[in-house]
Amino acid sequence: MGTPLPRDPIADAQRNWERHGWGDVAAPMAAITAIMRTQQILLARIEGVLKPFGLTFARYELLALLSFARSGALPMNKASALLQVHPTSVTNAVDRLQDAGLVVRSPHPTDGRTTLIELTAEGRTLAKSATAALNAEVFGQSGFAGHDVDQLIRILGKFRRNAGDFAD
Amino acid sequence: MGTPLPRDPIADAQRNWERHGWGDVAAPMAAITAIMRTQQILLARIEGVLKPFGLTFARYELLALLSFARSGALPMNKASALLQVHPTSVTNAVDRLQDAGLVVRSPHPTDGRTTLIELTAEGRTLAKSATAALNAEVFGQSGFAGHDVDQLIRILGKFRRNAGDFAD
DNA sequence: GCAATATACTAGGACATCCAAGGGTTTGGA
DNA sequence: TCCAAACCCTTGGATGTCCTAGTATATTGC
Repeated sequence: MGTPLPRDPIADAQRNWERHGWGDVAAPMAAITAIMRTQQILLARIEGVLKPFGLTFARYELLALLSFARSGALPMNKASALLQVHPTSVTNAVDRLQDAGLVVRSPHPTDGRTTLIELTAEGRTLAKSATAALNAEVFGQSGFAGHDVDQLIRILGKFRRNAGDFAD
Repeated sequence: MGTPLPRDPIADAQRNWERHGWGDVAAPMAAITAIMRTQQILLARIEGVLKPFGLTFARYELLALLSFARSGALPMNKASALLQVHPTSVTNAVDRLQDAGLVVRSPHPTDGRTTLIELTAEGRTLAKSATAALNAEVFGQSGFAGHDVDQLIRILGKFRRNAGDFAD
């Protein structure tokens, strides 16, 4: 994890694939492996920025989502669907955010099954600060050229639609 | 996680960013979020294919790496560096692969600090089968157009080099 | 109106990742 | 030569994710 490798390990893997007669799938394999690794790098950067705020990426995402909801409150299942994570992951995140005083659970006015997650004043403030930090230190210095950003949004958007993420 | 959303949640987030006056970083934010989500989708597909083999992605990666080493053996720290994961993750993976009889630990002949991980015959066989399945069911049907695969390899390769993954 | 089905959240377990700390081994400078 | 620093792996703790129930509440159908 420390020092740079002398050569690109993913390019090496691609060569290994070709050498074993899997040349027809070597390129997609390399692209997919590169996505996995890139996600790892980006996640580490994001978590590094959020650490001083006492937030992880999962908790930040939930906080940010709530801060964009007009009422500052969302049902658990709605949050789970929008964040595209398992409901139990939302339960876990809410537990910890609630312990930190950033959100509160409240009963749904008409449906006794659902629980609303609501941002506290501190939660709203912290979300603002954390977003400003992420904008300045990660998104503003992403390391992607402007044109490449457009390509990524286009390619990955197409992929996500085909994967059934959204109808649009 | 189940039904497709009516609209792309990442495009919505990008609009939210622009609406709040962060238009200058909205696009990189969307690209990065898309990478996170794409990784999630791909990982789920991969784990689904590997499940019948009793493997997770982390264990498969280690198995595949060993199968490409001429001797079928690698030091732990070498594996950690090449897979770009924390040493404790390798310890964890080796523990489970060893329990499954797919690898064995052996002492390094000259360096008493180092432990070698060695593929067993079953490990080598399973690695071959699992790779064939991944090639057929994931890499061979990635959902990326040929030209987009090239773009991804180029863009993400540049990113990873800038991030200090390799010198090349 | 009541039972059957569907929905929403929570509890417990498995797995992976990281960090911090510890114990054994090797290396290199005093 | 010898001891401190560097290196390698493992253990223990925290977090996150998913899956499989399990409990409670709503909705639907007869």
